[in-house]
Amino acid sequence: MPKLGAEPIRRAALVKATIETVGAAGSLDVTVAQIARRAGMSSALAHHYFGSKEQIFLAAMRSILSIYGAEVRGALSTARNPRDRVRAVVMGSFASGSFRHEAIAAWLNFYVLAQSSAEARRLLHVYQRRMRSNLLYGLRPLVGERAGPVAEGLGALIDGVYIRAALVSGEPDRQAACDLVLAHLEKELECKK
Amino acid sequence: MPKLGAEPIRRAALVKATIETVGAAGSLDVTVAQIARRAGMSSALAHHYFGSKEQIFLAAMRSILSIYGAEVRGALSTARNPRDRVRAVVMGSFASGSFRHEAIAAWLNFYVLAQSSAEARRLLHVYQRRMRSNLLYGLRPLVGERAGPVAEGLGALIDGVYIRAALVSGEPDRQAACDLVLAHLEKELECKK
DNA sequence: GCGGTTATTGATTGACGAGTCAATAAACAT
DNA sequence: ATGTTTATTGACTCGTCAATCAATAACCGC
Repeated sequence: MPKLGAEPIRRAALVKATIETVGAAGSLDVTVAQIARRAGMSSALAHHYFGSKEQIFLAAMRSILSIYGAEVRGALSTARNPRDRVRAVVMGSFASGSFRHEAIAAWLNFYVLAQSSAEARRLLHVYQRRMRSNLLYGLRPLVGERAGPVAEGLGALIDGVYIRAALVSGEPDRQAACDLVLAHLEKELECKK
Repeated sequence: MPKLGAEPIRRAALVKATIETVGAAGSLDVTVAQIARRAGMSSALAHHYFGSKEQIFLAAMRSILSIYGAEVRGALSTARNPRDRVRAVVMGSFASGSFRHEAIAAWLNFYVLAQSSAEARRLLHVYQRRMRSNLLYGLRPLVGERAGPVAEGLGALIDGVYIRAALVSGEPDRQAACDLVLAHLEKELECKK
């Protein structure tokens, strides 16, 4: 029963199923057949639309990065001063679309994939550059030339909180994670020595 | 030409080769044959001594954790006050035996493995508990009841710096990494509000 | 209602890789 | 010397899985 215009729906279903499957397995060692089954189609169709397993993963990764980007942008849009801008980047990073067990597990795995896939590495760099520049933009007026190192520390801390969240079963504590990073930020701003 | 007493040498060679191979590939997706070849033996022998691929990985992980533990212990042994104790834990984490490209890549992969292997998860928890208690022991006299959250932050920051180091090719900057975390520590101690 | 496009899958191929095994050989014990 | 234990490997088995393909079916413009 082929309905026309299925391509975008199928692609989206596969991306979703990929994130779910990788999240559930906690590993990229999942088969195309598993993903396709969860998306309600045959593995042949998955190959038809994406060509290869790697492309399926990369599409999933792009989706995660795009959701993350949208969330940070959303948080940023309401910020009216530098301090709120930096806080927005942090809070956006722990928003409900990104800071979920599935997405975190996928994130961790894509970090690993970036070690061997040039394309994955490129995507990860895009995200890191964007986060860095978002942070710097807000930090510069607040801490001047110390903005670089401070952004570095914030970025590393956020990444660290993420992977630690990957290890807990069930949904991670958004509030606690966010507070921890925001507290660090406060310290950096207070002690402006 | 079998020389007797080969077992410990072979096991050690396999552990070393595993860390090298995983580090080079940036992935656990390496074959037992690759590891065995690098260790200068047949894959059959690797299976003979370890039984399964997973056991080879776990032995490698235990080796990494044990080196890490020894380094932290070594750093701690020269600390004479709480502040130096905390600094020792941090500096031990970035000592040359652990904070190397290969070991970092392996670490990241074992983090992933811990999502699906109960044994790997157990080992990781051992390390995390030890680090936590090391930090708490030094922090309690310095920041009192805030020791818990502060240890949390330091731990996450160290983990974050580690995975970020995984993405750079070549050897990571030990000094910069260590300084970044120590600076965070100073802030936590200074602003003791 | 016919050629072309899109959707879809079951079956198949082909490769690869973990783990087993039988066979060989050196060392050791007695 | 002879049997036992340890070391070692090449060859093999057996699954698994990515990727392909031929076949089927629905829709579309004409």
